[in-house]
Amino acid sequence: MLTERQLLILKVTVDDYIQSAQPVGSNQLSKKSEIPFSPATIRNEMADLEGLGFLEKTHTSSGRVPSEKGYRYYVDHLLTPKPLPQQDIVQLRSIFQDKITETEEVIKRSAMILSELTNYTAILLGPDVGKHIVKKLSIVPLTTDTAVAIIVTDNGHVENRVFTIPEGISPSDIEKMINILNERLVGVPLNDLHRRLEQETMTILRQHVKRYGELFTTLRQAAVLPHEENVYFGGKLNILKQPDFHDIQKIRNLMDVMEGAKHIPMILPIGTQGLHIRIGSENALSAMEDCSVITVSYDIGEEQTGSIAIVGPKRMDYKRIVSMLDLLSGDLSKELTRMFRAK
Amino acid sequence: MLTERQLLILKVTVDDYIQSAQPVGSNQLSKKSEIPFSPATIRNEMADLEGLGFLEKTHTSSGRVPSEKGYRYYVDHLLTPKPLPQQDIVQLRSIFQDKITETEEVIKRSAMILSELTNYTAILLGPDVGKHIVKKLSIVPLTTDTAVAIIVTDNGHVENRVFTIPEGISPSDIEKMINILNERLVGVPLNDLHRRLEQETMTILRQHVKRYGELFTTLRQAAVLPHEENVYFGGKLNILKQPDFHDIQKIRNLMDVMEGAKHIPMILPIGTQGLHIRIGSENALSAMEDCSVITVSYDIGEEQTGSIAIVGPKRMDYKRIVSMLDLLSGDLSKELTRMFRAK
DNA sequence: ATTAGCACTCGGGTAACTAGAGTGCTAACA
DNA sequence: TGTTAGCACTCTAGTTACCCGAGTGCTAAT
Repeated sequence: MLTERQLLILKVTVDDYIQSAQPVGSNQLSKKSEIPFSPATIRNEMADLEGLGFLEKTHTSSGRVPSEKGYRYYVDHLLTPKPLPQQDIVQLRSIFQDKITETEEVIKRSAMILSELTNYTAILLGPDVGKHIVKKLSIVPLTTDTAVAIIVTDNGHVENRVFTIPEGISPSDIEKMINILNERLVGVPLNDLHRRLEQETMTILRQHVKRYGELFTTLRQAAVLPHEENVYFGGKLNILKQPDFHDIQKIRNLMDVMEGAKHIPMILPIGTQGLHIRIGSENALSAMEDCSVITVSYDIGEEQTGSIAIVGPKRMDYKRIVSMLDLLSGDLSKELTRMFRAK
Repeated sequence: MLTERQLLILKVTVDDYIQSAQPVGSNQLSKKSEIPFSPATIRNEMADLEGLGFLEKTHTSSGRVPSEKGYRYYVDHLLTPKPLPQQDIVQLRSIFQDKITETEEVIKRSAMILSELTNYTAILLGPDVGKHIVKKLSIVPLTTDTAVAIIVTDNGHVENRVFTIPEGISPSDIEKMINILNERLVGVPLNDLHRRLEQETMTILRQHVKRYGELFTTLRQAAVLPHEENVYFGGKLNILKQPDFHDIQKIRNLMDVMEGAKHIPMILPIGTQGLHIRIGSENALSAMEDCSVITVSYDIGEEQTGSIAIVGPKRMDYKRIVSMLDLLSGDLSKELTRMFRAK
């Protein structure tokens, strides 16, 4: 168990290092007003903290740097979420100032502003597209043998795929088909589209449309929405601003991870509730072993959720980011729920 | 005027430097089979070439490096576009192997493959969206006071905007409006949409729809398509692979330029025909003074054009890139024109 | 005209030294 | 007994000195 004094010293050390990016020494600390001890005392305590694994030295006679365990303890027990400065609040709230009507726009904008405010990279995950409800289906012929299939969902999102019309299908067949589909499938969530498509429309289609099979396959493809489309980035390049990253190779690895959509679920686990902090090697991806990631979820209505992640160096300003994410998560939930309720 | 021998030495020097990224010395060169002169002779010639401004030394006793003037002369007079290896051709042609029906998809894919093949950054500009023709307009109500306006164009592109329905507008008003719009505006290029919207539909709308003004404004907004949507990147991170870029600050500047859509027209001048090479400071943007950019245009049908750009270090493999762009430009033109003609 | 020879230059690597910041330990102090 | 002053020690970062090697420019021989 740590003494009061050790806690204080650990906290101040982490705070100082977060702020300065330099190893902190006992002299430096003793000058701070909140530390009434002499350098020698601090040295003793620091030696203990190092023994316990909370601090590290970069070399034998350097100041101390928090270890991952140190950061972990700091965020678990020492984080006093100070209120955000008014200016930050104003900036964050500016996300909602123009009356925007699209969920997507709000999320995009959040990513941008969040990254500007933090100087870290922001990743936002929109609500599961699968929960959105089909408002309208249509097929617009483009040429004699191609057409575009369009699905409009209740949140105003429009998904479209161009496809080749199989030979032997007449315009009137398509007409019929789209009518049947609209009759049966409006109001169905995208997640169920697949199933309902087969269950409910198959037999009817077969009766009315010749060669319905090929048309069918195409529609099915349009109904499968890729996950990546739902991820929004802000400040991808902010890593380059961090003095902690000087190794080009590491930057490359990190950016590769963010560029490739397949890694996103590892950074931003879908479906976890509340705020989480992953520090350094606690992250699943080895490319992120020098990063910390703070994630928080937000809700839209009772069912849908999304997440926000901030990716920065381990020496991240946890206090500030946590406050910001708390605020934004609440605001987003409120605002998006309001927009959603209006339906 | 340069002698034959000087030309040869200049060419080989540039080739060697492009390949090795190291200053080339007289000994090195003399070992090459195409150079039958002694190091001393080469030294003399190189000294002359330096005097003429084609070569530079990084320091007094180093080998030579091409100057911008040297590169310029090289690309203007010394570039012997050797045929592409079969493998490159196969890879490039693989862009079209799956039968894709969307222009956008083909272009996206070109950007990706081109960047993978070159290890540089590829930027592709699609044909001017303004020239695409309206196939269908529709408005889908989402809630009591919001709806989404959708424009489908002849190339299968779908543009959509959510908007707030002004108070006092009934669903039947919208119904009427959309019918009128479709009657009058299908077949109109997006560029003219604005004008035609005002000229042809204003008076009719006024007669049939109450408070047509607000609805009108909204539709107008949807009709203005932003340019940026038409730009596709491949291998944004490839700069990090180039040994020429070690300075993080410069990388940052460069990436900033590419991230911000507003600079794209400076990199990729719209409307220029044929192949162009801009070397180092010939580029308009100071962030790109260490880069070379090769651009080429392609055509779709008789009217529409797009461009391809490759951004790499000045020490770029001009020969290879030029051949590739020549090939791709032709292929893209052919293939996209074919897709376009089908309409 | 070409080239061999040679003195010279300069970057980059290595070793030696120094200053400074920081530590750990011991002994004195309250 | 906990705290602190003092001091010897350690290690980094910066500077200087040095050398090696690749490369040059010039001159004289071919």
